[in-house]
Amino acid sequence: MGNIRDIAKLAKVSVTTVSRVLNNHPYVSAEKKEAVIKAIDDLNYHKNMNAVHLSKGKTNIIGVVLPFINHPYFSSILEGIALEAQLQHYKIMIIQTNYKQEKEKEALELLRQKQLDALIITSRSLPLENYSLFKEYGKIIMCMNAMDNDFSSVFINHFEAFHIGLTHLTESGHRKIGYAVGRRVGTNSHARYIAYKEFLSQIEEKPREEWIFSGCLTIEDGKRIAREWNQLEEKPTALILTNDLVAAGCILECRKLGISIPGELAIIGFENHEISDLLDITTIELPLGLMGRNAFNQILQSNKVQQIEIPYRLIKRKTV
Amino acid sequence: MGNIRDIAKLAKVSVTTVSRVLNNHPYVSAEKKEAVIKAIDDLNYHKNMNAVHLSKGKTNIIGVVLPFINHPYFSSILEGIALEAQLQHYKIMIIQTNYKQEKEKEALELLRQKQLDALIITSRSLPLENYSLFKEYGKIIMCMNAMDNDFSSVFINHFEAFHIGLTHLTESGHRKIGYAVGRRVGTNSHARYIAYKEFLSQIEEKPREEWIFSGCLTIEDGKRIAREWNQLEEKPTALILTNDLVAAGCILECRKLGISIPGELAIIGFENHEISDLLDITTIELPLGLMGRNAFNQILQSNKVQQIEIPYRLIKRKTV
DNA sequence: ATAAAGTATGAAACGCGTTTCAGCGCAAGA
DNA sequence: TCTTGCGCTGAAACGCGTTTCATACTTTAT
Repeated sequence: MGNIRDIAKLAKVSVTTVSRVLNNHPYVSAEKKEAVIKAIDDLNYHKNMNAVHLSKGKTNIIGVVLPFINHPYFSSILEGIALEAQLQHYKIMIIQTNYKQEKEKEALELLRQKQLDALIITSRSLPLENYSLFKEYGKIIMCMNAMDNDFSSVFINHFEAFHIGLTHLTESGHRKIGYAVGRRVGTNSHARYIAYKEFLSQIEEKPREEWIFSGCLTIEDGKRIAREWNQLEEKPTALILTNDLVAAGCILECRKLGISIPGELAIIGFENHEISDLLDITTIELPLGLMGRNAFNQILQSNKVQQIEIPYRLIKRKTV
Repeated sequence: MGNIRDIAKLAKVSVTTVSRVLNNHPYVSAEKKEAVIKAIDDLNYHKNMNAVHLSKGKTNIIGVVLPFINHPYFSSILEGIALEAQLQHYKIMIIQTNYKQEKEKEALELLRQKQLDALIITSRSLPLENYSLFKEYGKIIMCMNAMDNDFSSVFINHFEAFHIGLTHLTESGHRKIGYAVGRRVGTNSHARYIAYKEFLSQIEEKPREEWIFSGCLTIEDGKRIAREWNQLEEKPTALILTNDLVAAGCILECRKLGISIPGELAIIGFENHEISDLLDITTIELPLGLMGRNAFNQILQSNKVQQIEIPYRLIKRKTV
């Protein structure tokens, strides 16, 4: 297949000129350009991008760190990122972590080793301090509130969003409220926990640990919640669930168990996934695609660090 | 940060020796090794992977071509691929096509330009002939039957699977059967079409074009099918739908419309997605994760081209 | 007519890790 | 004693595109 020097030889020009033709730089005479193009064609030449990357010191590849690929929450963000990346001719490498810190470290290593130009972290388990050490190697965008550590970020105010949910429930007469999260730790889960405690103390209810369901991300987890709820000695009358999938799982399991929604149990989900529309689940919309798009665009704001807050919105349907 | 030559200078050894230390090659004396390690540490040295890629002529990155990221069918395959890739220290670049041929061509270009070592095509719109031209640049694995063009592939026999579905429906007394597909064209859709025509002629029923719903991939599409079915002059009594999401959308919309399932309309989905379990949808299980894992492993079978057929399985639940 | 600006072109250096090959010293087998 | 062969090391070539700098010829502006 040959390289750029072979082309130069064949076309009787310098490699510089070949490079200019390849990159559409000006200042190449028509004849030389033609000769180069012919040589490229004759030798069926194609760039070796690894040489380009080495030479330029960048790859136009960004890494997206996400715990699970096959979960609509993350794949919605990913799709948003991909959409914008494509427009700017960036490629995407996915790094699935399963919340293993090792995997996050590997992602950072890829950045340091110049394999990636930037990193978007959709969710993490490694402390921000670890990330700080790698800032010098490329932009790192956080899809969570990371203001204090001075990272560019795109996030939803989960504290407020959760608060809105709680308010809606109390306005509908609920005082005994539980909730579910994906992990017990994590920025968003923590925000929800704080909001929960604060709100309950405001309405003078005691927060109950047994009404907090953690490790809930999927439909299956939602089903589990329904069954566990059913076994509870004292039952909350309302649940705010991790996301719409969990809500869907919980609601449909409740139907099977003969638990009336929202009669016996009110439910609020998060995301406004199409399943929430289908099942008429009251939910708090999270514009995840938008989040992804914004996250990518932060990368191009090469100099400044900035935070973007993404709006959420309560969508009242029939489960409260 | 310095490069390998700086390390060599500082440690007073040759670059070869540094390279040996970096790659854990034998035949380096303990003292030199130590000196190198110290130098690496002092200079805070880290490899530039782009140089490695250029030098080695490979990147350990594979490309996964998929029409949509945020669709469980494809993200299940992707997760399977990612799982296996991780074990072999391969990275994954995703190339979302939206079935645009241009995007598929770009993916092939990445392979040719040595940015990717191999390609896994989960679904395509570009003819196989185009792919054939790029075989010489790296392995290309097809997640569909591609025997005749001599590609390594992992696939489900959609003809048979569909046939099983049809058989199950007729055994349950149905003769007026319609179905849905994602696209009108495409290997799998075609297999279903052939199976449909052949089967109906066997049971001496005329296939009806108006009972074939195309462009159906999501829950929303399922809802549409329910509404369209309801408007039909003459209605099929059973539908085999693209996947479980479409089935779920259709079923839940039918509930709203007061259409009894399976009384008035029987439904079979594909995939055995957790939603099908939740909604008791009769479905044909497609082990997509397994498919992805096998697809990746085909890459490592560096020499031989082989086809792997993935099993499917009818799961009888309550919608037939 | 002369300085300034634009067009065109190429040599050489740069980015950087891997690998081949040659060579030397020393120990084991013939 | 002589031949293998293993352990260890480094010079140099290899993979290859980009970019800087110097140079020289045309035009255009003054």
